[in-house]
Amino acid sequence: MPRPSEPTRARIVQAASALFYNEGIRRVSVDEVAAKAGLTKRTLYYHFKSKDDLVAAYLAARDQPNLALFRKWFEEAEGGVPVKVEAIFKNLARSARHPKWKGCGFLRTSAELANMPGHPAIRIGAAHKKKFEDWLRATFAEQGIADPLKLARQILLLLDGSFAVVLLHRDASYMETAGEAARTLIAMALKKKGQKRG
Amino acid sequence: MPRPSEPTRARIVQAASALFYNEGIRRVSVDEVAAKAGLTKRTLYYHFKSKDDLVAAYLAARDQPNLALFRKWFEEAEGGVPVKVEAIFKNLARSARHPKWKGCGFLRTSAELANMPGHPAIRIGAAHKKKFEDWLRATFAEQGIADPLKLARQILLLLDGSFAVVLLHRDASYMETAGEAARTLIAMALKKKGQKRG
DNA sequence: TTGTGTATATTCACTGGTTAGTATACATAC
DNA sequence: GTATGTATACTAACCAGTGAATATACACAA
Repeated sequence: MPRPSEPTRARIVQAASALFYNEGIRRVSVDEVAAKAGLTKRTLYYHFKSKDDLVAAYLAARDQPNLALFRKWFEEAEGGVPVKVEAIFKNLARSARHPKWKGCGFLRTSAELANMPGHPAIRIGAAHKKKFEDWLRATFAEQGIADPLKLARQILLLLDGSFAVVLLHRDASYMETAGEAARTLIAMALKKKGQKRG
Repeated sequence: MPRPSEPTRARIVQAASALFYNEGIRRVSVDEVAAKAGLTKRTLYYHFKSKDDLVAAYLAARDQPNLALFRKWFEEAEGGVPVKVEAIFKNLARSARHPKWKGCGFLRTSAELANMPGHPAIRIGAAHKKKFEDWLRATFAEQGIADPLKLARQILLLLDGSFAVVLLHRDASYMETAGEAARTLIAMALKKKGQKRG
């Protein structure tokens, strides 16, 4: 069952990814993506039925790698869960200091397409954040924290807040401030659990 | 010293405001703004030298009213500072449940124009958030909190995080979760101060 | 081995519509 | 009669998506 050639499709997504992330969705034309991928627009429209479809593919391709990176940062940090979560923020701050950094592609896309609530790209973004929230919730549940979902959401709020604020101010130190708040909230939830047991 | 007629200019900004907030900056054409304001594009270009100029005016017009609203929500809430700050989040959640709500205009604009770091609209957005941060910092300083700037930034991170997350998930309950986290962090900072004194 | 049919993959050239910004002229007020 | 303000009509570029033709690969029969 032969299907649309994978390497070509992947090259298109890669080109779209770089352009959409750096310039924004509506700023980038399909012609530009095709040119960057080294083929014609007509060929691109053979592999993707519309620009919206291409935008969705751009975010879908970022889903797993992004989550894997967060998990890696968490796992390779030494210490308890509060310190491990804070390590995610510290690593993110390091990334955000690179000049080409332009925030979170999922959030920026949802902000740009806010007038199209059912857009597939927004759904992919929402699913991505939900996966991260779920992973945090499971991690906190393992620690016996009383309301792991609430805590996971608070950490997510700090994380996405730091994406937004750092993009606006171009000051990555906000990410470290967010990490500190996250560590504090987690440590307090752990303490509370201890009090209930003892 | 006669200057460009104020009512006309204000009507243009009002039209631009509605369109840019609802549809996004790059999605809306100057023609649409002019039509909504009830005049021709050429007239609009008499009052604003470029579309970028118009975008900046759109955000500048939202600066003071937005800050005033937050202060009002803070002041009319009954209770201590933690509860008063949480009230801001609760009121915001109520706003966010309106179907026309589409997040924070400042953040969405900065996300859409992330490829133009020096854009005047982004500077206006950054200044707006800084003013809110300053107001929080002063409020916390009055309470004798040890590091009022850090706490102010953590609240700001939760606030802007909730703008981003609620826009993505269309679930305003995240704002109440953020408010709870804010209240917790402030209450803890107040307690810490008390411990140092006692 | 060679011919041939078929689905995959790619290109050129085009359409109909939109867009930011402008040249020019006309109106109105003081 | 000069500065302010408004409208008509235009440019030159851009943009999402398509029609029609073509090229490539591979299965299978002779």
